[in-house]
Amino acid sequence: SYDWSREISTTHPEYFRWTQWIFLQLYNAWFNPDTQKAEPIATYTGNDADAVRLAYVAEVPVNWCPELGTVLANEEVVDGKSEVGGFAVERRPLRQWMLRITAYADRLLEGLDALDWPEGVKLLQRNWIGRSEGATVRFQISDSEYAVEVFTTRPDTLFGATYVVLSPEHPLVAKITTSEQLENVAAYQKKISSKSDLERTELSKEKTGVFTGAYAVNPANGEKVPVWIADYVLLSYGTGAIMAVPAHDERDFEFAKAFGLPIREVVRKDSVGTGVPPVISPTPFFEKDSFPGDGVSINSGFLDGLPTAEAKSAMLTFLEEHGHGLRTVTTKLRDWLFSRQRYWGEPFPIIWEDGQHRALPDHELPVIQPEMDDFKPTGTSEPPLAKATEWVAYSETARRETNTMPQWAGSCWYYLRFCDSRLKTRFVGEQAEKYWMSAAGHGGVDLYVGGTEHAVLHLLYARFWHKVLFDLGYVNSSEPFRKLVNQGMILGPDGQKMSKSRGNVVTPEHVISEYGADSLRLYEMFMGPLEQMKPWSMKGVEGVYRFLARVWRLAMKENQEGRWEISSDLTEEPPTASQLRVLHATIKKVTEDFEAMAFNTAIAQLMVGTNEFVNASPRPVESLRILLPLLSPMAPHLAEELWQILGTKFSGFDGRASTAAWPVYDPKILEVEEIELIIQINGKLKDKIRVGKTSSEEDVLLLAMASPKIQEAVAGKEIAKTILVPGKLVNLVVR
RNA sequence: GCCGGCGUGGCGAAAUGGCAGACGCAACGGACUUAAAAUCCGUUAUUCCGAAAGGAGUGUGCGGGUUCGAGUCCCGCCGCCGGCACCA
Repeated sequence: SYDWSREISTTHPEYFRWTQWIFLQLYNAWFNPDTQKAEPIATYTGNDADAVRLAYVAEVPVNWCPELGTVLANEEVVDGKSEVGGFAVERRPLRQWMLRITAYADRLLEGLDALDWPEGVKLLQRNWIGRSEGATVRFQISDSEYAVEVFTTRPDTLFGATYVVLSPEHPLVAKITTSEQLENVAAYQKKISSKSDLERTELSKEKTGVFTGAYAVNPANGEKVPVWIADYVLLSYGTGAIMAVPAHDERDFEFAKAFGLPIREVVRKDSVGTGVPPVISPTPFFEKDSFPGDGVSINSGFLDGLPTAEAKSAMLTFLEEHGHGLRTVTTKLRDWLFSRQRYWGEPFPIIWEDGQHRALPDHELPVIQPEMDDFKPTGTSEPPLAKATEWVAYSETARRETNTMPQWAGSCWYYLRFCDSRLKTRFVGEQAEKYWMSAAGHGGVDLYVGGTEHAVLHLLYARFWHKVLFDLGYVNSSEPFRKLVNQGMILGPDGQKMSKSRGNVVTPEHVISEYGADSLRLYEMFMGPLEQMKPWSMKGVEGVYRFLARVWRLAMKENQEGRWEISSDLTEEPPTASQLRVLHATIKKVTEDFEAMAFNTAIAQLMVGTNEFVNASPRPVESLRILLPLLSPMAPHLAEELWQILGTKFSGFDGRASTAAWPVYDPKILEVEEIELIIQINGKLKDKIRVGKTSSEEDVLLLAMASPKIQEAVAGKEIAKTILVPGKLVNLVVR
C-alpha cells in the first residue's frame, strides 16, 4: 500500500528548491580526470574554471522552429519540419546550458555490470554511450599550414587510407578548399544544410560528396591523398573527419566505387588464425565487397605479417613516437543539453553580470518564476521568462537566467526525496538516506519497475546525477537503481497496442465499475508474466471475478432474506490431512512466487487452494486464516473485509491487517509417506508406481521390474543401463 | 543491415534437463430451476485400434546435435515483435 505522507510533486517549490540546489552542486563541481571523480570546483587549479564545470554554458546547434517559437528535440523533427504543424525547422546555434555527462561515460558504462537490470536495457545504454577505442591521426594538408585530425578504430589500416573525408560542416573546409572547387563545395554544403539529420540518414544508400581540391599527406607512407567532403561523415562524432580505407570499410568502399577513388588492400584474412599471412593469391576482391574483419596486415610496410590486434598497437606506437597521432577513446554520448525556452520548468538559480554567470546563494532558493499573463513563446529565441522584466532585473546591474530546466530534471532524484519527503534543511536526511538507500550491501532503490522507454533518457540521467551526488559525498551508494524490472505493456483485446484511433482502448475505470478494483488488479497480475506484453480479455476478468466470488462464498452464505452472513458450514474442526497439505503447498508456492514476482502462478495456486474447499462441508475456518492473508496483497478489499467479518465470530482474525498474518508453511506437512515414481523405457513414460519414501534403490528397482507393463516392454530385450533419480523416476535403457 | 526478445491446445498461459498443457477463458455434456441467470459436477492437444473398459502412436515454429532422457542446453534456419541505424 502507499504511504501518502511521502507524496511529492516535482513542481512544488519545496521540492524543486532542491532540484535547483543539486544543479548548483553540478555547477560548483568539476570532473577530476586524475581521480575520475567529481570534486568541488575549489580543487581545480587551472585558470579557466568555467571550462571544466559539470554545468556549463556553450553555443550549440539546436533545432529551432520559428513558427512555434521554440527549440525542438530531434525526435520532434520529421523531414526537416516540425512534427506538430509541419513548420520549417532550422539549425541555429544558441547559447545553452549543458551538463558534462560525457565525463562520466566510462563510469556509467562500467557501473552497468553490477546492476540487476534486464540485459536489453543495459545494452541500450551501452550502445547509447557507444564507447570505442582507437586513435586520432593527424594528416597535414599539403602546401598549407593546416592539418586535419581524423578518428579511427583501425589504425592498422592507415596504409590503405587512400583519401580523407570531412563532414560538410567541418570548419576546415572553408580554409582548404581550392578556388577551382569553391563553387562546387559551396553548392554541396548548401544542399546538405537544408536537410535534417533524419533526411541525411534516411537517404543513406546513395553516397554523395565533392572534392575540395586539397590534398593531405598520409603520415604512414607520405602519400598525397585527396580531401573530400561528404554527408556520410558526421560533424558530431569523433573529429568530424575520417581517413577512408575503402578496402576495409563498407561505407568508404561504396564512396570510392561511386567516385572512382583508389582501393588498396592492406588486410588479408589469415589462414585458420595462425597469424601467418596466406600465400598471396591473385587478388580476387573488391568487385563487390570490402573486408571489414580482422586478419593479417599486408602492403603495410612495417606492419606486414602482423595480426590486426598487434598491428593496431604497433601503429599506435609509431604514431605517438612521431607525433602523428594519439590513442583516443570516443563516445557517441554527447553532453546533455539542459536548457529549454519554456515558461514552466525549474528556473536556473543563476545570475548574469558583466557577461559572467554566477550561482545564487543557497538561502535564495527556491527561485520561482513570476506569475505572467503571457507565458507563450516570444517568437524569438528569447525564453518567455525574458518578458518578465521586473523579475529578470535581479539588481541594478545583474540579470536572472531566463532559460528553464527540461522535464527530466525533477525525476533525476525524486527517489531520494521519497526517503524523507518533508525535510526542510536538506534534499534528503543523512540518516534517512542511509536507512532506505544502503540496504543489502549495495544500496540504491531495491526494486524499480518501469517501461523500456526510459532506457537511455531518465535511467541514464538519474544515474549521472546520482554518481555526482555520490562523488560529492551526499549519498552512500554509487548507483540509484539496483534492480530494474520492465513491466510488459497491456495490449488491446485485438492484440494491438491500445490507441484511440484503433478503438481498442480499455479503461481501468470501466473495468472497476463493472468488476471492482480487486478484479482489475488480480486479472492484470494473472494475465501472464510481469515482463511480457499481453492482450486484454474481458472474459479473463470475469474469470478472476468468479474466483473472488468463490472466496467470498467460502466464508459467507446468502440467507432466506437475501442477506449475506457468515456461513454455517464453517467449523473449528481441523482440516483433513490432504486439505492441510494443499494449504501448506499454497503457502509455499505463493511465498516463493512473490519473491520471484511470478504473480500469475501465485494466483493459480491460490485458485487451487480455494477450489479444495469450495464443496467442503463442514469447512475448516483454518483455510481462511491461511488463504486470506496470501490473497490480501492482490485483492485487499475482499480479503480485508472477510478478515474483519470473520473476526466477529472466530479467533485468529485479530484486528491487525490481514497481510500481517502472513502464514509460514511447515515442511513436515508437505512430506508424504508414499511417493509416485515414473518408470521410463528409453526415456519414454511407460508406467507409474508408488513406493515408500524410505525405500532402498534395490526395492524400487524390484518394484519397477515387477510392473506388468514393464515386464511386457522389456520382454526378450537386454537392459543395458538403469538410471534411478531418487524420488523422481526410473529409466531403463533397453536394446 | 546490426542488436535484443519471443514462437507450446480454439485463446491467455504452466513446466530446478525427468509425467507437456497446472491455473484461467472459450466450447460441449450434465445437475439444480417451470424457465433463464447464477452456482456446482464432468469432458476438452491430436491420430489410430476398440461396442466399451481400455490400449497404441504422434505432438512445444523448421532441420540437426549433446544426453539414459530436450519445450528447456548447443549449432544452423524460418517467422513475429521491439530497439538502433552512414558512429569511422
